[in-house]
This record gives sequence, C-alpha cells and structure tokens, in this order.
Amino acid sequence: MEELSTRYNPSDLEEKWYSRWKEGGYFEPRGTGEPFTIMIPPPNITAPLHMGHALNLVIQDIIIRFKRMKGFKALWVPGEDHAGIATQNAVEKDLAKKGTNRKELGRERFLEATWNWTAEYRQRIREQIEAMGCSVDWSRERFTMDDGLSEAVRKSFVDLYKQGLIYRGKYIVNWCPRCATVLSDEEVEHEDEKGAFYHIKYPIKGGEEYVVIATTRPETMLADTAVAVYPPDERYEGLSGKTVILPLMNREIPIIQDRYVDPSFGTGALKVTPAHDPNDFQIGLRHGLEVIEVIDKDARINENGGKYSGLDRYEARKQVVKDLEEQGFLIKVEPMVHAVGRCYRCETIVEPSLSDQWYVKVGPLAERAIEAVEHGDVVFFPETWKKVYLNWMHEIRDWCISRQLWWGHRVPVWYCDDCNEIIVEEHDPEFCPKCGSRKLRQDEDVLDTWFSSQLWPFTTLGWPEKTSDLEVFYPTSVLVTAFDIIFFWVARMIMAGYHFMGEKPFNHVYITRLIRDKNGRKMSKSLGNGIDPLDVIEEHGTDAMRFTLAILAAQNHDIKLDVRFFETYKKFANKIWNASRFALINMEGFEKMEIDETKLAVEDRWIMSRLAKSVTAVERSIDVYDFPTASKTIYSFFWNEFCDWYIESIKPRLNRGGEDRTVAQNVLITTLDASLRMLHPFMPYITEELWQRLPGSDGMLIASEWPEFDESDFDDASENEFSRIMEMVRGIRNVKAEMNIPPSSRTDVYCLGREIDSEILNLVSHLSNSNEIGRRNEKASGSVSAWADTENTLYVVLGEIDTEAEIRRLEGKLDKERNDLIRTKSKLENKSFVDNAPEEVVNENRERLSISQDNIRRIEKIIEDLR
RNA sequence: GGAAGCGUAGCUCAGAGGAAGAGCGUCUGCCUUACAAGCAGAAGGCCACAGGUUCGAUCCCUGUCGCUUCCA
Repeated sequence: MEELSTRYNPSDLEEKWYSRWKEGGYFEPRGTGEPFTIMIPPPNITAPLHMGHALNLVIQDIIIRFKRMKGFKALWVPGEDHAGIATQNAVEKDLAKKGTNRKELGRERFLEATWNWTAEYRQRIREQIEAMGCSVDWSRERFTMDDGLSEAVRKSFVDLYKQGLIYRGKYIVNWCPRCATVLSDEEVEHEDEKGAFYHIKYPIKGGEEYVVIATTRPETMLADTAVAVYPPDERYEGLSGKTVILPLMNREIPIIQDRYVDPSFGTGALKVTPAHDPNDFQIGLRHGLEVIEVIDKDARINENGGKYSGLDRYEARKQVVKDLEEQGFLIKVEPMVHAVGRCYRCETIVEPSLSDQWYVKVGPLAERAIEAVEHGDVVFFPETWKKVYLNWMHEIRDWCISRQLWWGHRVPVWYCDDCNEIIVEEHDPEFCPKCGSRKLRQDEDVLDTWFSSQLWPFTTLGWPEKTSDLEVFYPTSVLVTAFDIIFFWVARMIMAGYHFMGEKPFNHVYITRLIRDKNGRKMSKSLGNGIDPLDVIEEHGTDAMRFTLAILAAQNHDIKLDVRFFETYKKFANKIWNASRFALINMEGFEKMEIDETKLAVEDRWIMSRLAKSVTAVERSIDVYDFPTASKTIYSFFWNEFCDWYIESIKPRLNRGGEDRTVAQNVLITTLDASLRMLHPFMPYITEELWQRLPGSDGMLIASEWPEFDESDFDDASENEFSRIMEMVRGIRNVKAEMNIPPSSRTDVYCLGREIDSEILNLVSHLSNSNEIGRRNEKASGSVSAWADTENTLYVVLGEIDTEAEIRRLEGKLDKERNDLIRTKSKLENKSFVDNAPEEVVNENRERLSISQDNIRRIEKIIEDLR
C-alpha cells in the first residue's frame, strides 16, 4: 500500500468511494434488522441545490448511515419535485431569454420544453446529492410527475371527490396576475408595507349629509355595492335603510349593518366590495348584495369600470384619487402601514378575485392529524414546532388545489358539453356516462404541487399498489425538513397519511433552521450572498462541509454561516488523516492480540474509557437530533484527547519495541478503528479511505458495525489518574512557557515528597520534554515549583533564576488562592448555607477550603525559601 | 393584534440552581521525525437591563429593552 501524503486531499478519493458504494449496492436496505426509513424532501427542479438543501441532506445522511451501522435495514429514498408554479416560472424566464414565450409555444410544446428542463435539472440535482456523499437508494428514485405518482395523484383526487372531501366552488381567491393563477392561502406572503389611507365622502341620497369611508385601495370603490356600519354605532344611527350615491360611478348603493365592521377602525364605515375582498364577499352573501367585478385577471379595470376601463389597477388608483379630489370627494390621505399579500414565487401583489376553483375540505382530515401530534404519535424535534403546527391546524381552512398552470398534474375532471355532467375518474373517460356524448372536455387546470407532495411518504413506496416495500418501510422513521414548509407539506402529509394509509407517515419530524450569511441575512440570488455547496466541496472537501454543517445545525436559531468555518473542519479532516498516517507508519511488525487488561498502561486504560464515553455520548446526541453536540464530542475526543494526549503518550512505547510496542499498537488501532466508525456518518469519505488501510479491516466501513460500548467500559479510576498526569505536564509546560524556555529544550525536573509511581513520572517527563524525573529530599536552588498536591511537589530546575520574578509569579498565584479561600470560607460560615445546601455541596466546599489552605501554606513556604 | 425563539469572550455558539466553556480570531514561544491545515502557553466575560423566588440565580419567575421569525 502506498504511503499517505502529509496532507489530506479530498478530491483524490471522493468519487472513487461513492461509485464503489453505489455500485456495490450498499445504499440499498440490507439484512434482517428492523426497518429504518427516510424519504428525502424532494428538491424542486427549479434550480441547483443550495446550502439549505446541503444541510438537510447531510443530516439525513448522518442519520441513515448511523442507523445502517447500528444494524437497521436502512432505506433512504431520493427524488425530485416538479414544483408546478416555480418551475413554470423558471421555464418562462428561460423562454424569454430565448425570445419566445409560453403562449407562443402553446401548451404541448411548452410542456415539452419543461420536460427537457426537468431532465436537465434532475440530473444536476442527482449529481449534487452524490457529491455530498448521500447514501440514497438510487434504484428507488422517484419524481412527482412520473407515471406511478401521477396515477396516485389521480386516485387520491377521485377518492377524495367521491368521499365528498373535494368540491368545486366560487369564492374570492388569491390571484397572482403575473403567474395568472390562483394561489392557496399559504402561498401568499404578507408583509407590512407603506401605503395610504384614503378618506372619501359618500353622499347620502336626498340631502347634504354624507358618510366618510376610509380605504387603502380606492380603485376598488368602482365595484362597491354597499356601505356597512356596526349595528350599535351611534355615529351612524338612523342611516340604516338609506342609500348613498357612489362617487365617480353615480351608483346608488345601500347602507347596511354588519357586525364584521370594526367601529374603532378608520371612520367606522366600511365600503363593501364583494367581488374584490374576501371579507366583503362574506358580507355580500349575508346581505344578498350585488357582486360587480371591475378588475380582471390581468389586474386591469374591465368594462364595468366605466371610464377607467383598460387601466392597470395602480394607474386606475391614481386616476380615481385624482378625480375624487377634483370632484371634492377626497377628504384626506393619511400615510398608513398595512399588510400587503405577495405571490411567494414572483412577489407580485396578489389580487383578491372571484373565481371558480377546486377545494379540499380539510376539516375532517385535520382531526386525526391533530390528535396524532397531541398524543405524541408524531413527534416534532425540537418540540417548539408542535405548538406552531397545532395552532395552524386548529384554524385550518379549506385548501384551494386547482392552479391555472400548464405544468403539473391535470385535474382529473371532465365536463360533458352536451349535458354539463361533471365526470371525475381515474382513467380518461371516452363518453359521458349520463348522456353518452363523446363531447368531453378535460378541466384545463392542474393541481397544486403540494397535492402530490402530500402523498410522498407512500407513493415513493409504490402506493396505490400494495407493494412489499410499502409493507416493510411504511410508516417512515423520520422526516427532516425546514420550518417554512410545516404547513405546506408536513401537515398535509400527516393528513394524507392517515386518510389514505390509515397510518401516520412518519414517527419523527426533525425541523432544521435557515442558513443565513455571516451577517445574518437570508441567502438570496438578488443579494448574491449565497454559498454554492459545490464550490465548498471543491475547495474544502465534502467531509469538511458535512462536518461544518452538522456542528452548526443548531435547533433554536438560524445558522449564520461564514465560509471560514469550512476551513476549520477541513483542518480537522487533515488531523484525522495525519493521526491515521501516524498509526499506519507505526504498524510495522503489528500483531493483533486480544487486549489484556493487566498489560495496559494508564494511557491505554484512559483512552479506552474516554472512547467508550464519547461513543455513547454521540449515540445519545444523534438519537435526539442534536448534531452539534454529537460533532463536538467527536471533535474534542479525537483531537484533544486521542491526538494531543494518547498518541503523544505512546510514542516511547512504540519506539521501545517488544510487548510494550505490541500493546500500544493494539490499543492505538482499536481506538482509531472505533473513532473512524464513529466519524463515518459525519465524514464518510475520509473515514472509508483510512479504515480500508487499517490492518485487519475487512469489507467496507459503510457496511460495518457501529462500535458498541456500555458503562462497563467506563473506567473512572484511570481517567482520574490520567487527569493527574495531565495536570503535572501542564504545570511543567506552563513554567517553561512563562520562563520563555522553548518547549523543545529539555529541562531537569524532580519530585519532592512521597513517592509517585515511576510509570507516571516517566510519562510526565516524556510529555513535558523533561529529563528523567528523579526524587529529592529537599528543594534544590534555582528551581521553581510547577505542580503540587498535598504530598508531592514537582520542581523545574532552571539554574539561574530571577528570584524577584519568581516571587511575583508565586504571589499572583497566592492572591488567587486567597480569594478562593475567602469565598469558600464565607460560604461555610453562613449557617443557612450549611443547613440548607445538599450535603455533597457542603462537603465539596469543605474539601475546597482545606485544599486552598494547603495551597496557601505551600506557596508561602516556597516564597519564604526563595527569600 | 396574537405567538414563538434568541440577547453569554472581538466573532460563531455550547452550558447548567452550587467558583463561567469550546472553536475561530488575537498575543507569546516553537519547523519537538503524523500533521505549520501543526505544537505549547496566555490574554480576553456586571452571562442585555430591573425586580422577585432561593442559603445561593448567568440558569427558575415577572417586567423592560433589543434582534429574529411565524400567524392574523
């Protein structure tokens, strides 16, 4: 085997291992363990994956690799989402660049272009998922528009329709004039924006009196069909039953009373525009008001708008205001901040508009989905999302599922031109079942993307067919997704899961936070502050990116990502590489042996105990989706314990040869082997590469077992013993550093006091780069103390010492000890502390007191000797 | 208007009712044969503010301020 370079070079080996895993079938579920399933949240085919996807994917891969190593029959299904409106927009933009547009192409050729787009982006997304090292089962990959899923969408639509849970209705909808489609309530983003509050006189018929209404949308007055006031409002008493003359239009409209009106808002009188406001529409229904539409689907004033006809809604607003002012109807214009709804895909201001659409009646579906989360059948991590989910579910409204788009699943509804029969079928009907006519027209609309996405956890397994995959892998184990689609997707999957499968879609929902730039701003194309995962991979390697994302994956706040972080964990990968390199260099003459407890050195026992504790801590953290803790545990174990102390400790034994060397080699390899296993879910490439090179490794790391430890492997006595060694070494290093002695220059150190085991002293001398530490009965001149306990003191021999400087150094320490003493003493003199505090805390303080007293006496003695 | 999360080292974040932690950055020494993408050492904190509970609060409670987000 060729020797390792001194630096880790990720690009050398990532592709090699990915194809070996993939081609070896390692991503497919294996073995007889309990199933563990994750469905990928299918990325939209609108664009390449960004950092948010990377975070999401990396977390899933960590989980699935961990579970695979734990012996589960692990399955992670990949796929992509056709993303109706978003993709249609993206393709339209692309067409515009090519100098054409959707209408010019026509539906069929537009869809052709979109399928081409789909093929291209699915391929790019696949490549990205692979580059991130994700162990998804490509043999089961799905797309939300593939044949199987399209069938499933039809079946679920027809089922819901036949169960009376899908209906068609004419209501005020959220209309995006740019996308030319309706949007569901969830697809509208409300934001406070600066606007104006126009106060307008509406003269009362047959007199000089008038009512003042206030509105932020004066152009809609063209379609007013009433003025409403709150019933007991004194200001407007006696007006009920009268009519007003609508300015500009000179239409006579009634004054009505309705409890919807908020008397404290504006003037207390509300203009009612049933065709262009959802609340007004409801008022209109209650009072049987006329419905006049003046704004068409392009957001222009239509023929009902008189002289304003043909104007864009905002041009019309200007003109209306101007005319009102000229004619003396405009009283005042106040600046006003109000919520404006915008399309979540193109940010155009949404126009409330009257329209015939298809709806899902969600009430009956929501009940079970609420119960499931309330009872803990479906558990959110972190728990705080449970409340968000439940709040929304309790106020859930019917879901508008039709879209006036071309890209998507066509609504499986046909209309008979001869008898107006509505036909809802899974398979295209050839004639009308009622009148036999063949003049059938399919509904032009397509379904909301989320209508197919809600079926994802089981359509990916073959539903509606009763496949064995469905049998084995449903319900899935965990869904990993972002908080912004809890309503769009998570809630609807839970409803659909219970409705169609009679069972929840997943046990756990782990919600990730948003990745922001280093200044806390959202990453966006327009700001140009996005970080491309592929760039990161190229520069730092996949493993470094994965580990960085894992360690940053906080649960309670968004993630501020600075590219410099990747650098840090790239260095960690290099550290792993070099530690392994060290081990491999030292494997000459290696013979595997069973580890014999009695032959182990203190550092061996210590590192084995630390390893056992670290592995179990990592498991615990992964189980509760605490990836930052898991990664920090690994990082500090590997670097600060294994590399900094263990490897340094065994160098003399490795050099010495014989049984010492063999034992050290065995513990070194055992620890490294377990470390690489523990690291593998986080950093799959480097660990696979290195693990393959370990003596005795067999097969593939991806398919090997997770290291198992339990409390019987914990060895507190050895940990304490080694901690003492670390303290001694640090004491000596400290003195050397403070005295400006290069760490490389060897110093004389001796021990004054009762005996310390020579094994320990030898280790200390090696780690502190001292000559052999001997024992003396009295302090030598020119030496300073570096460490002490109650019975022993270690002195570093400096030869010439600056007595004054040394006294100053010791007095600094003395001050600290004295302060500690005062604090502890006052605590213990406080009767209520001694009476109320738990005994162990009191004892701890007593011990502390005695240690402080000892330390002070000792340091005072040393200072006295120096003088 | 309703709700949630967050304010801890210069930066990014852990933390737990009993003497404040990590990484990065900074400063000082070191090319000590795994690693200078490294090693050793150090400096740096009224734990947002004000009350309360407690023997004891950075942690629990209440309020204030600030930042972020969701819903209406």
